[in-house]
Amino acid sequence: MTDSSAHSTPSAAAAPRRRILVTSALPYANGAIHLGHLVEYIQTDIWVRFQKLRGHECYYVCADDAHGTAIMLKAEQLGIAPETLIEQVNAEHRADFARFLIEFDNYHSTHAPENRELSETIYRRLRANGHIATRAVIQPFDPEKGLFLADRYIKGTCPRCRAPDQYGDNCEACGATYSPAELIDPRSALSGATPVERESLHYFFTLTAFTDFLRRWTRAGHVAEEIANKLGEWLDGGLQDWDISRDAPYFGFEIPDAPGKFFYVWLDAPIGYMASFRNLCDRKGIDFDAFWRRDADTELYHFIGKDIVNFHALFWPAMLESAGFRTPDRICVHGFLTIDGKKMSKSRGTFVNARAYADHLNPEYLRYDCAAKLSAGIDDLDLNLDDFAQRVNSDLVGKVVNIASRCARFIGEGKGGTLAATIAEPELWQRALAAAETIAAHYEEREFGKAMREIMAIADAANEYIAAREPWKLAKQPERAAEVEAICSLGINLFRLLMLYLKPVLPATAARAERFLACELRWDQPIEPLLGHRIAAFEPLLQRVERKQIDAMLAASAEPAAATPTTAATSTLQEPIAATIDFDAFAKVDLRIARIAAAAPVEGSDKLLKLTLDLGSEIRTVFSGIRSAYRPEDLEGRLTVMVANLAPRKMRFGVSEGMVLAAGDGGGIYLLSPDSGAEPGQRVT
RNA sequence: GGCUACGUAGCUCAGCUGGUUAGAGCACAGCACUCAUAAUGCUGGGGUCGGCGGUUCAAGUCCGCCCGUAGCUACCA
Repeated sequence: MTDSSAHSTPSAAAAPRRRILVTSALPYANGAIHLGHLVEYIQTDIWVRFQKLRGHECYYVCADDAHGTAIMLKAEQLGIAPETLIEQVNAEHRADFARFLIEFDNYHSTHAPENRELSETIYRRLRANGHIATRAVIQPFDPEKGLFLADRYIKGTCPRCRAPDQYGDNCEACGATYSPAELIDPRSALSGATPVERESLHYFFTLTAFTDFLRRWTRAGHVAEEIANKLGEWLDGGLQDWDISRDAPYFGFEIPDAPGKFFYVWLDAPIGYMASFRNLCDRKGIDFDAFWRRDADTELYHFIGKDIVNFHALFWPAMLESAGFRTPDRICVHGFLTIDGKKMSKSRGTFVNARAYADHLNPEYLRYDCAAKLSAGIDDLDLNLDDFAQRVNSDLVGKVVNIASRCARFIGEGKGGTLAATIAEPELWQRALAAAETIAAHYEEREFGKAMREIMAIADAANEYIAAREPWKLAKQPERAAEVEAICSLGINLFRLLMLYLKPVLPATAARAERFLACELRWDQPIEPLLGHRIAAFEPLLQRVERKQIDAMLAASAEPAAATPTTAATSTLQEPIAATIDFDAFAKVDLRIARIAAAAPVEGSDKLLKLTLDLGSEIRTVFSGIRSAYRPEDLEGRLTVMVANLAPRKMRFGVSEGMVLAAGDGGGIYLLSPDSGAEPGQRVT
């Protein structure tokens, strides 16, 4: 068999070179990346790597979603500027993505000059087209914080079932939906103050004007049919104009010609896709307009979760249409991740951050497991941890890597050597080769699960072949050495094919395989078998998953806030005595006996209790981080000591007017108590 | 509450427009093999296709109801 063309694929990548821009949803810059996020980035990254491997011009951009009230409040809570917060988070996000081999061509931020410019440009075009309207809106306002309150920042008693402490939009106890105004005893979740109604001028994007456009657009193959049906419901129900402004103070971009008004975070978030790409174009000399002008012949794909379909399939195309840009070719929507069949939960230890996973397990395992489960549909996918370990061990180590491992030994005694000059079993090789186009089609359609099944079927066939030919037996007969070499060379060639097919999913393992095979795995040209080719010594390519690694990851995830660096370490070392002060310095601290009149957990905080302290002459509200050690009901009525002249401190949940005194070294918390007889308000000296 | 998906072997999932005894991988059992990271091969057990009723010559596949799960119910990020 010297005619190598008989062994190659007909035309692996004869298709014209496509130009593709791909995005994943922008992670919000107030928290860490977790496994739920990663499903999307892994899905997108695999698809992008596949396109690049096929020789297409493909760019993958993303960014942090860095604006909004939540970021502003979080920064305030941490006592840092929002700009500082989003820089820190950006660095963390980049590091997490890198560990999972998510290879962005650019990772930017929505808080960037490119995004400001594009947001303003788009806004001005919308306005010029008559698609911006203004009208007064009455909204709840927190007089203490000086902020308009979104529904989620208002809590109160449910008007239907009287459940206390419910959010302003719906009741978690009875499921009722209502407006914040209907709540009994509404409170600002930020300050505890009673919200007041206040009027303000808001800017709206006239989405209603795009109803017909969106009806056509959503049925033109840009989303899956099931998504189109869902969007159809909204369209039938009647669209409403979209409120795109927020009042100062707000962390974001100020709206042109509208002092004190800011773009709502969801307005500039999708524009962040463009901004990130703009930034890339400026650095690399890529033609931005070729990807965004209305008649562009390039392709645009957005990968998102099913929770944000309305923003991407209604608001976004309508904005782009009005502003004179192209609309996306496809919104690729995926479902949510569950772990062992349950939603990720912090208390159950099933809320796994990217970092916790990567500290204990190889990220490529997760990439493969996701690939094996992903389809083009929007079904949720479950990370069953036992199944995960079994699948990785059996498919990747037991089947695929095993082929190389068992064959390499017979090629130059495992120390590298030359492969046979012919293919021992052309039929088998052809069958594995012919699968290339099927597998490619599955990748293209985002049917990764089908692709993985197809690939593993080849691995099965390869192992069957080797088992049937028993090269280890033949090896005992020196005169049949050529036969052994031929069998194992085919095995190595099949392994090479498998690693090529898996390269988008397992880039790091593929790179190791390339060193072993001494050849680059390429899918942008006809695939030829390696004949008479010299390979390197075999090295283990992938280690098995052990259950104890999974358990360690879960244990690390289950550890509460202890994982934060501030409380870690040195807790057992006794703190040295502080520098000497004089009496006057001590006398400046006004310590008073206080009676804990009420104590309640602070919703949204793991550590804080809200204490209402009776000082005899006045009542103070103090937020204290003693929740881990005391139940609120056990505290009510007891006396303690507080710093009464400490400057009030604004916290996320309200203003804290002092501190209670407690001992603690990280292991426990011990609140101080006076001997009996002390009265609230008495000074402690 | 309304709406939308989903519910197939212990686990993860295939099953297109209804059509022979419902499939795969893993797990499990037995056998073989011992080249390979206790890997591989062969054989096998295992499912009333969530429940009930209906349409049909024929239903996992269509219709209705019920149960369960998830999501949506846009001015939440």
